[in-house]
Order: sequence, then C-alpha cells, then structure tokens
Amino acid sequence: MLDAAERLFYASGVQAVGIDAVVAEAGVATKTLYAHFGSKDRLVEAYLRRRDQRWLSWLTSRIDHAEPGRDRVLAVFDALDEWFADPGFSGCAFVDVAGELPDNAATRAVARDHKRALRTLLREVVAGIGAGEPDTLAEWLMPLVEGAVVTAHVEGDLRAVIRARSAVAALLDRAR
Amino acid sequence: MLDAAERLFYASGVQAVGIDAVVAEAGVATKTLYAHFGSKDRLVEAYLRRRDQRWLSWLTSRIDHAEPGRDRVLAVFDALDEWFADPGFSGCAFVDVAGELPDNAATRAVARDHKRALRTLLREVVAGIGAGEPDTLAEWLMPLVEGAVVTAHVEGDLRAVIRARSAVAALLDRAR
DNA sequence: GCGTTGGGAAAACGATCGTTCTCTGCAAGG
DNA sequence: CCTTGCAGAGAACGATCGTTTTCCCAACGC
Repeated sequence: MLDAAERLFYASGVQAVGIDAVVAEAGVATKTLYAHFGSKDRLVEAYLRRRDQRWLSWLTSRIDHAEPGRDRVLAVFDALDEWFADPGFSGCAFVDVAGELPDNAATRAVARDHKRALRTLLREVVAGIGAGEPDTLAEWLMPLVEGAVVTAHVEGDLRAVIRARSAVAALLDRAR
Repeated sequence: MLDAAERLFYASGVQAVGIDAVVAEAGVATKTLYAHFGSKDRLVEAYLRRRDQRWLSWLTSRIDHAEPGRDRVLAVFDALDEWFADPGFSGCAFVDVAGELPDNAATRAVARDHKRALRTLLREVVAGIGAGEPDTLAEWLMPLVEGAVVTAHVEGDLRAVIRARSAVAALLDRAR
C-alpha cells in the first residue's frame, strides 16, 4: 500500500490522487487501507516518513561509496545527478507537500525533520574532509543542494546540478 | 479578483481553495469571475502570471536601490531576507504550484518562464560587477537563491538567507 | 463440521468541488 | 419612462472526494 501511495502521490501530488486510485494501484480493498492507516492524512504522513528514511539512506550509501575526502562532498551532487535523470523525478517530495498543504502541521513537521536530517548528514560529510569550518561549509552546501533540486524540477534543467557542483568545488578550494 | 485569488492561493494552496472562497474574498459574484476567467485553471494561470511580473519587478527595484558593484549581488539576499520576514511568506509560489500540480502544463510553463526570467536577471546583476565569468557566477547564484527560499519555507529557518549570502560573498571573493 | 475472523469488491453516504442557471436589482441610453 | 445589459446572491447540478457500510468468500481454531 505504501508503495502504491508513494508512486501516485509523488507523481501527481497528494490532493490530485484519490483514495480509490491508491486502493486500485495497491490491489487491496478500501476497508483494508482504512484498517491500517485510519485516514488519508495518516497515509500521507506514513508515505512521507518512509520516503524520508529511504531517500536519506540512499544518499548515504552513495556518499559512502565515494573515496574519503572531498570526493564525498561532490558525491552528493553526483547522486543528485542520477536522481534527476530518473524519468519519475518530480522534485523533493517534502518541498512538494510543503507547498501543497501549507496548513497541515503533521506533514510540515515531517518535511522539517527531513531537512534537518539532511543538514546533519551534510555536516558529517563536510566534517570528514577536514577543510575549513565544517559548520560553515555545511550551511553553504544546504541551499546549493536544495536549489539544484528545485531548478531541476521546475525548469527541467538536468544540468543544474553540474553548476551547483562547480560552485561547491569553488567553495571547497577557497576553504582549503 | 486577482488580489483575492493571490491571497488565498498563495496562503493555502491552489487545490485547497475553492472558487467560492475566492468569490467571497473578492466580493464579486461567481458569474462575474467566470465571465472574466472562464475556469479555475485560467484564474490560477492569471494569478501566477501577475505574481511573476510583480515579484520580479519588486526584486529588481531592491537591486537597483543598492550601490553598483558587488553590493547589488548581495542586495538580492537582503531582499530575500525581507521577504522571509513577512508573516505571509509561504515559499516561492511557482515552486509550490509545480509541486502541487505536476501534470498541469500551463502552470508549469509559467513557473519555468519565471525561473528563466530570474536567471536572466541574476546574470545581468552579476555582469554589472565585472568579476569573474558572469555566466558562471550567475549559475552559482541561482541554486543559492532557490535553496534559501526553500529552506526558509520548509524549515522556517529565517537565517538561511544569511548563510547563503555568506556563500555568495565567498564565491565573489574567489572570482575577484 | 462449524463458527469466527479478515480481507476483497463495490455500493452508499454526506460533503465539497467546479460550473451553470435563475432571479433580482440597478444604472445608463434612447 | 422604458429598455437593455451587467452584476450580485444564491440555488442547482453533476462529478468526485474521503469515509463507512454491506455482502460474500476463504482460511483458520475448536
């Protein structure tokens, strides 16, 4: 059910997808879905929480496969590059729901937690290269990552990540 | 009518706001709204087009009030800082609708045009300071601007813009 | 073997949505 | 003064939504 919800919600937006569509995609009965999640809001929340975990662990594994040092920072953008090339790419799911449901406290909280976790991850990556002030570099990295995602999504510009990557390289050179 | 539509759509999302709410907020009759715009989709499009113009001219005026040179680049982030402090701030309207209506070609086109216009504006600003390669600097600036907006919106972190600004200053120093 | 449970298919419900229609009043032009 | 037309208020309509309910069948414990 969460697989079906993620496919549909991420591709078309939460409000544009009805419960019936999720039920049909998952191949379960409406009653079963409500027995497990209680309401659409909580299904959305569960979808976001699982995506939070999956996306961050995916990014972490990409970083870990890179050589230690500054390559690990650049690996973040190589991972984004792969992500953008996916035909199913539709921006950051958490930014999407934050824009779609500005008044939903639960989903906004999940989005906020996700971004904080990403920030923490970036801080750890930067701390591992021993260049400049890790906190400062991480704070520079964060908007570059977010900006690359937004630009790739809204403009459909797949090369946005390359430019953000070059900015990071420039900042790393300066901090060395 | 466009004022009412902008207030409601931007604050609560396009899909969460019904036509009735727009009509009530604008103080006009349903018939009048449909006589002018034909459908909700076209009202949304008109709202976005007007916001595109207004937002860009607002940013332009903020830039023009700064001293020529690198202050004009940093003025972009000072303007963002003011924007984020507005209690009605709810992220970039175009990013919001791109996430909310991924399948709506018309609104996606308006969002794409808006981002291209912003990119062009940033290129002009950077070209005016005569440091480094203007195109490269502008391409670095774009994700930093987008990222600051997204971070301020999703995390509610109003200091995000300060950090993005410091990254820009670092990049400007390097390009000097 | 029989009763209980749980899930599938689908109808039903009330609410809300986008859109259209009806009725009314009013203001301008001949 | 009378007519024409536009705009307001709100009912009405068909569609869709989230949610609940009904009915049926298969699998399990006693």
